[in-house]
Amino acid sequence: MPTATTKQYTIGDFARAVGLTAPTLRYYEDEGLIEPHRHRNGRRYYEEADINWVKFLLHLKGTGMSISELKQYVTWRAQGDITIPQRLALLQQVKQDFLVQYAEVQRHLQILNDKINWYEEKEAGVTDADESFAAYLDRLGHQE
Amino acid sequence: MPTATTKQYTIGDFARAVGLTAPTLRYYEDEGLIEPHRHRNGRRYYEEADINWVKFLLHLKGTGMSISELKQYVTWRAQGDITIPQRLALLQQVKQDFLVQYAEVQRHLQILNDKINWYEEKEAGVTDADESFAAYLDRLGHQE
DNA sequence: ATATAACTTCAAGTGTACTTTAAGTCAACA
DNA sequence: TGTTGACTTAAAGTACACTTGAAGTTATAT
Repeated sequence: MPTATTKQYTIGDFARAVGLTAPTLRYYEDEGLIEPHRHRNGRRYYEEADINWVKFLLHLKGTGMSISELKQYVTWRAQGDITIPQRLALLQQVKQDFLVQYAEVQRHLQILNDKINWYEEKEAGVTDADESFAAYLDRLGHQE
Repeated sequence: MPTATTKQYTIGDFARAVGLTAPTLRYYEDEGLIEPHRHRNGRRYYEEADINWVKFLLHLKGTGMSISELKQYVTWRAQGDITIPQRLALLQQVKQDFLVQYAEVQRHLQILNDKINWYEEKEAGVTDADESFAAYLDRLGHQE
């Protein structure tokens, strides 16, 4: 009965699988975010489970966590379930910060949309050609 | 009949008004994004209208535009209405890119939320203590 | 057998967006 | 009148997240 064998990825193949470059993976490793396995000859290899881990890290990164915050998270994780409260508190803080940014970004998008519409209406002659953008925002009730 | 006089801001007061620092305003000026007025003695002053302009720039910046894209926009603006099509195309492209990022960021938030909930349920003993995060995501139908 | 492609480490370089420093000028208040 | 704080320019420095280069080793395909 053969041991269930997991697919082993070279750094190049793994990089393709997670959408990063090999140098970036080495950089993340230097920063303590990943710890790949090694062949006897010194070459790295990665397994299926490492893909989920990196993708999860990229999700956290995408919510605004810096490399050093990720490092803190990873350090706590390595210390076991005892650090779950710390990890939870960190992620809750990240979420709070994220939501603040998220709200701001929605206002940015609204102004961008308004400006695009203003230009489009100006081009189409729908809006009074001389109505300023400020007056236009005012008319829409989109202050600031 | 006196000329309507507009409030004049020093760079420091203006910085406070728009939420930037004086050095950042000088930097933006170097980059061609702002063109403040000058007193005879060489000191800059800004007016009410400049506040709207900077705030608008910050909205665009907040949608992902780089300084150099803003510079291109500003350059076109200075050339008059003839460049409205270019400006419109640029902003539409910015919007497209923004919407792609926005969708990605929503997935990141979902995973962050899921992880927070997973930890909370684990701490509260609601979830089977041994259910992996991957299995948890699976159960919720939140793939990847 | 040999070429070439991918891997290794370590250090230096890059891009973006500021921030800080240095050296000096000017304005406002006690 | 002096001192404090804000202004001026130009250049150098910083933080972050990679990216690139150099010099060498190993694996794979012909």
